[in-house]
Amino acid sequence: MTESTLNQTFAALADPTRRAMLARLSRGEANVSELAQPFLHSMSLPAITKHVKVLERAGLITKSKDAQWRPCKLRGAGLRVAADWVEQYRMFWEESFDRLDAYLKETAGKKSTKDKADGLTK
Amino acid sequence: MTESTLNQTFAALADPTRRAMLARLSRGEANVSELAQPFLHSMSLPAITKHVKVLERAGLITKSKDAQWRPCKLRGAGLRVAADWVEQYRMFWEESFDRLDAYLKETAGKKSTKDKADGLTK
DNA sequence: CGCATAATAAACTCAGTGGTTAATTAACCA
DNA sequence: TGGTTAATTAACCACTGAGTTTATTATGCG
Repeated sequence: MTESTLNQTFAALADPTRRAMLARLSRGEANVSELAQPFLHSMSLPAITKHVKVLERAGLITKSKDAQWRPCKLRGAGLRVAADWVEQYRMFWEESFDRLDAYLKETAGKKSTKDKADGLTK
Repeated sequence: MTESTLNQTFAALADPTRRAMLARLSRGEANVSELAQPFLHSMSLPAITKHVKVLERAGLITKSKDAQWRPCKLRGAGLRVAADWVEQYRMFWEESFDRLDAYLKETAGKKSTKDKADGLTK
């Protein structure tokens, strides 16, 4: 996983409009105007187009063609990028220090490529 | 979990310098100049101060006082905010549709408050 | 064809972010 | 007290991001 992918992924997730779009897409495919519908009272369609493009470039959704429509689909692999990164830190929110100790033992020897990606050491 | 917390959290994570700082802090406490050390060849100390402040405001680290030093510590609860949000989408990267089906059954009845936070429906 | 709908493109504004340098605060120590 | 180290503040600049309005492309349909 490359640094700039993480940059784009997290930046994409930092906007509430885009998170809402992902939430909408978690209930199934939707084309751009369907994604836009909840927001048209507060922003224009071109603004929506831009948000969609950000999500697409971050790999969080895919967009296809159906006549004049552009059905969008959630892309699990994109979200996994964020999940995998943050998962490295799980031990820091497993509250008890006993459990933290247990965690360290539990995960010993599970080190893999992703551990090197952002310089994190367990 | 409020929307603006998620905004700040993900925005903070979108910068590689800040992620590297978190990685450093995962190996233990460090004061600002220690956090700065790997970056002083490419940016100034005030720039570091700003990054630290972003992490602090996002709740990803805490900063305390020790004479003229400002030891910083990773704050698990902050990272958990991101983890919990993205975890809602786990089913979308569990590749097989059989497993997805299994996942839906497995997590039935586990619905809690956080499910409402960002409008996501399972 | 002519028109309506879906979506994008272009050009622009404005605010916020990430960086700079220079100055300042705060604490320790000889 | 005066000097050194740690860190922050202030003022500034360039760039990007999120939004706008207007214009354009592409498709389906009567």
